[in-house]
Order: sequence, then structure tokens, then C-alpha cells
Amino acid sequence: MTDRKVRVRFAPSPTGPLHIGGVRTALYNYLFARKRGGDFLLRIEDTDSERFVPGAEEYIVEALNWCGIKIDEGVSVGGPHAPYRQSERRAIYLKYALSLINSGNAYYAFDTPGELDAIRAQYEAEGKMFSYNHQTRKGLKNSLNMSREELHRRLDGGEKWVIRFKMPEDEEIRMQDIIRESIIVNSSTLDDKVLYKSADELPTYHLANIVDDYLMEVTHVIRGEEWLPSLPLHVLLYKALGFADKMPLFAHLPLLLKPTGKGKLSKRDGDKMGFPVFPLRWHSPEGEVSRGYREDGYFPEAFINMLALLGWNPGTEQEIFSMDELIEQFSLDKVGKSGSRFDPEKAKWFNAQYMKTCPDAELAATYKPVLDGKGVSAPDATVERVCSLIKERATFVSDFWKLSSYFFVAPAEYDEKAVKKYWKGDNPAIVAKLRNVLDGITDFSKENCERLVHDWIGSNGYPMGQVMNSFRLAVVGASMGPSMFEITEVIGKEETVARIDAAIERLAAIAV
RNA sequence: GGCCCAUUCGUCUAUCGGUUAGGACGCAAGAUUUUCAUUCUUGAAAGAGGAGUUCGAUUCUCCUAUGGGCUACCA
Repeated sequence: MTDRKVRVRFAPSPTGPLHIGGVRTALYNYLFARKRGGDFLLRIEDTDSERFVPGAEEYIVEALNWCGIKIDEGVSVGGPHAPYRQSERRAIYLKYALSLINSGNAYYAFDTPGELDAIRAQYEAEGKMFSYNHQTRKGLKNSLNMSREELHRRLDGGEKWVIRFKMPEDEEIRMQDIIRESIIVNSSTLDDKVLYKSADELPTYHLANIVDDYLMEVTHVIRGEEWLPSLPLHVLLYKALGFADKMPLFAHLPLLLKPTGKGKLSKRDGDKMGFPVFPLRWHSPEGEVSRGYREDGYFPEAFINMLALLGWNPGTEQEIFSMDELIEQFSLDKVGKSGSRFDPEKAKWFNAQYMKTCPDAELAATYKPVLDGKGVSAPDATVERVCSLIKERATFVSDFWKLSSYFFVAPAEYDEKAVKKYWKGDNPAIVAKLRNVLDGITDFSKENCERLVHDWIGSNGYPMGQVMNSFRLAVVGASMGPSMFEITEVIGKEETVARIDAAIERLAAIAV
């Protein structure tokens, strides 16, 4: 078992968009596979025909792709164990279910959903919980309680049946989990799960999952903690099916919790609290739109970095990791045991970190369309220059316009506070003189302007801070932005002078 | 209700019996800066509670509390 090639799978159900908890599960599987030189498979578990959502599978593939999680084998890329969609593997499962009946590990049950609902309701009315288990199965309609003749009469008569696992009684099931170590459960507390459904003649998750993991030679099952309660069933299934020697190792990941309040992170939290819970924007078939990290302006690297650290850490103080570094350092035994609250603020911080190191050309390429939308056209070199100047004060490219519009268009209005603070006393008059100084400069490079203007301010004994800030107010319209001479170099002399003229005129009107 | 899992600053976490319990986000203060941001420095901020085991427990065991998950012919 240990000398087999590592093979892990991410096996989502196409019931909607993948949320960030699912992405993290996929990521950990991927990191583990890469770290161990193994394969990462994508299998689609669409055995619930009722909950199937069109477009969900495509969404999952696109999301993994955006995240930089490469699929070695599976849906969308194919592979030696195709097909990788369980609905296309339906012919495989029944024989395993039947073999379980032959070996006495499973049985036919003829109770209809309606009958079971009625029993549940009755139990509930008595304040009890119904469970189809070793106690109750004796009084229910299943092949355990009927003669061979009756069984065949029902089967041949086309009656609907399901196959249920016959959970052994009073057996200590000992399980190992990579993250939680030893788990012990008594089988009597478990129920007889349906393995094969009559409704759509497909296996349930439990059977399909075990059969496929076995057939696809999966060595490690890394999945969410919500599966921990069914681990005993799965372990028993491996044994009953005769797959015990190929049973994978299990690692159950702690869940992602809401930023505040109770419960695990859910699809609705995003809209309610103002952050995306999905990697990509999702348009539901009903017409609802949910925001995504990609469309919100996150870098996939930042998103992945943030997710990787939510529940795992390398034990060092490093916070910023490239995918390669994550692969290099990832290990399941450094995954925590308890659920993590998702923190949208920290996600932003990660993005800001990546923003600072993102190449200007790349930022310019995404900023360009924004500028086009504003009716602004500027040479690529200028846009790149602007990006380099403002990226350290932005979290998203969507912040760029409000941080840099003054590079492209003259201020339409002047910040009130800045006017009060800097457009007073002698300042307007000094700025008027500064206008003429600037107008006389032939080499308008930032170095030259800075030197000349500073000399001029110094030799006249003007207050540096006041002059520079009123100068900034006149050109930018607010008290913000990088060095003034970076700005003037970008916009040029003519524009600089024109803006000062405009400011003097307009602010005089406002001041009086 | 039953079963399972978990529990260190507000949040993400380090610590694998002996530490002034460390880092990060956020927050506050200060420094730098022509402004804003960045950056830097500093600060406030934690072992759920109770029993044990031990010379010594955040670390091991048990109980309680709290949180989470599961309890479908859903995954």
C-alpha cells in the first residue's frame, strides 16, 4: 500500500459552484500529489440526478484552472480510467452492490420513501429518531425478513428496491486518520445506509466512491470533515468488497467557518457580509449572480496563498508562498484539527502583497480596459508608469482609477478638507508664482523639476510643506498620490501649468 | 435526541512537559514622507472551566462547557 504511486482525487458533486472550502480541499489534494510526485485526479460525482446543476462541472474545471491547480487525470483531460463522470460509469456499480448481497453484507429493501417518511414522522411524534439499523430492519420490508420465494416474486414483479448495507452489530471499528489519528466507533450506533438507489438506479456516494477509488487506484483520500461520520461505513465497505489491501489512507480536513456568527461557511454568507465565497462569478440557472474572487480582482496566486494558510502552516513565519513553495513545504501533518473562520480582511491583505510585486505591464493590461471605459487613451508606457506609482497603495486594480484619475484627466473638483488646509494665506499667490517658475523650465524631468522647485522654494524662504501641498491640491485636486514631480513628469508641463491656472481661478471663486 | 470531531490573542496560527506563550491580519500610537499610501518602531490582545498524572502542565488523561459536523433512495 505504501509503495504504490500516490494518487489523490478531488471528487466534487456538480450541484452548484465550488465554494472556497471546496477549492481548499482541491488545493490540499493537489499540493499533496505534487509534493509526493503523484497524480491529481478530478472525478465528478454526479450520482444524484435530482440535484444536478447544468454548468456546475464546467465551473469546477474553470475554477481549478484559474487557481493554477492542474488536473493530471479526469474529467476534461481524460486518462486511463475514463470515464471520470460517475453517471457514465453506472454500469460498473451494480455488480459490486450485488456481490455485497451475495456475501451477506447487504440486502434488498422494498420500503418506499413514502413509507419511511411516515415511520420517521411517527418516531418524531414520539420524540424518537428513526434509524434503519440492526434493530429496526427486523420489522421492515427487506430481503432479510422474507422467504426466497417472496423476494423473487417482488424482484420479478418489477417492484422498486434499494440495496442497503447490513451494518454489523456491536463491532468496534478502529480507524486511522492522518490528521486526527485514531477514531473508534461502535457499529451498533451506525445505520444501514442505502448503497444503490431505486429512484435513479444509481449508487449512492458511499458505494460509488469506494468502487471508483479502488478502480482508480487512489492511495489517499483527502476530503472535508463532513465525511468523518461515514468513514466507518467506508472502511467496512472496503473490507466487505475485498478491497482491504488497497484501502487508501484518509485525511479529513477541518471545515471553513463563517467570519462571524455560527456555522460553517455557506453560499449566502458572501452576499450578506460583502465578500465572495466562490472563486469565480456564478450565474445560477435561476438567474442569480454570485460574486467571485476572480471578478472581484483577486490574483489567483493571492487567493491560493490565502486559502493554503487557512488550516495549514509550515511551522515557520513565512506568509507569502508561491505555488511551488507551497508544494515544496506542504505536509498533511501540519494541517490543523479545528475549523477555521474565514477572514475577508486577511484575503485583501494577501492581494495587496501580490499587488506590490505584480509586474507593471501585467497591471497595465488589466487597467487599460478600465481607462478605455472612462474614455481615456494613453500610451502603454504611461499606463505602466502610473501602475508602478500607485500599485503600492492599492489592493485591487479596481482601486486604480480613484487613485490615479488625475494622471489622465484634470480634477473636476477639489477636496474640501485639502482646500481648507492648504489653499489659504499666501499659498495661492505662491502657487501662482510657482506656475511661472514651472513654465520656464525646459527640461521637465522629475529630477530637474524637483531640484529647481526646491531651490526656488528654499531661496525664497517659503514653507516647503504648505507650498508643495497647495501645488498638489492644484494639480491633483486632493491630498494624495506619489511624489509631485512624478506626477508632473507624467502629465507634462503644459498640463501642469494649465491645471494651476484652472485651480487659481476656480478656488478663488470658491474661497470668496 | 444519538454518534463523531474539535477548543492558544477579535481572527489565522507557532509551541510536539520547563518559553518574558512567538508571528501574521485587524486595531491603537509614534517615526519617515511635500500629501495619501507604503515602510519601520512600539503597544493593547490568548492557553474555555474543573479535576487528576508529574518536581513542573498550553502541551498527557478524565469530566463539564462551548463550537462544529453527521444523523436522506444528497454529496
